[in-house]
Amino acid sequence: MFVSLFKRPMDLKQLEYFVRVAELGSFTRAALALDIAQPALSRQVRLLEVELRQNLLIRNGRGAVPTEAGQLLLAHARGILHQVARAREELGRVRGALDGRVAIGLPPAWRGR
Amino acid sequence: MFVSLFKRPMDLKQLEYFVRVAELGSFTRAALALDIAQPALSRQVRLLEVELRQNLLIRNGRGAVPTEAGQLLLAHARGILHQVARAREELGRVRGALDGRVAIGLPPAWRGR
DNA sequence: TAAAAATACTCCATAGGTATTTTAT
DNA sequence: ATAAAATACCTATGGAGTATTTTTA
Repeated sequence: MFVSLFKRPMDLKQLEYFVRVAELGSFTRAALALDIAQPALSRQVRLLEVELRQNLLIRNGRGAVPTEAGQLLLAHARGILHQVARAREELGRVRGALDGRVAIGLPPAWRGR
Repeated sequence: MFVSLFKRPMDLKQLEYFVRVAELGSFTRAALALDIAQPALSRQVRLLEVELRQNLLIRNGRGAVPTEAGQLLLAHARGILHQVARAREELGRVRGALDGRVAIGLPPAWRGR
């Protein structure tokens, strides 16, 4: 029986990485900004390209620029990352309120049961 | 200097897992549907809760139901996953067109350069 | 020839599996 | 008593690092 072997699904981290490279026009600079090593960044972006079966960036001696497919993904990726950020914010905002409410008269271990 | 130690950022897979549990109302059934083991699923959802510092599901002897925070995340997660799916689709749709275009009169190895 | 990216490894963190225990109806 | 989730433990995959080579303006 065959298992996936090729279902390394797109990942938020890879999207962040890709966006940074596209924005900064360079793997080296993006790696600096992301605080990871350049080869690690190259590999993740390559894996993303493999998964989508698209070249996303045109590499040259001076850096990298998005292909058409890359520009398309860039827009989507930004949207996705924004939505993730908003989810985080909203959850964070709700945390204080909810915790406070339930906390009244209950020991901490019972919160949210 | 301190490094992350606690930056296990929210992950698309975790969101999918959480949504399935919330939808099916059960870790066991969701694990079946996702084709992973129940403990693996439990752990990922727990990690998500830890990262967001929120209880997302109320567990009981018959399954699990979303907390208020869980319902909020559920809505966001669905949106995010939809957007990811749309990105995938659109990239896939563009693939044929772009590849075909560039392929005319060029050897395959040169596509997209 | 001097930058930028890719390749070749090595290591370690962690996602996932099996077996078992705990919890709640 | 039984079904569901949690815990304990183990393994293996793959993400990230360093060193080096290849590429292209």
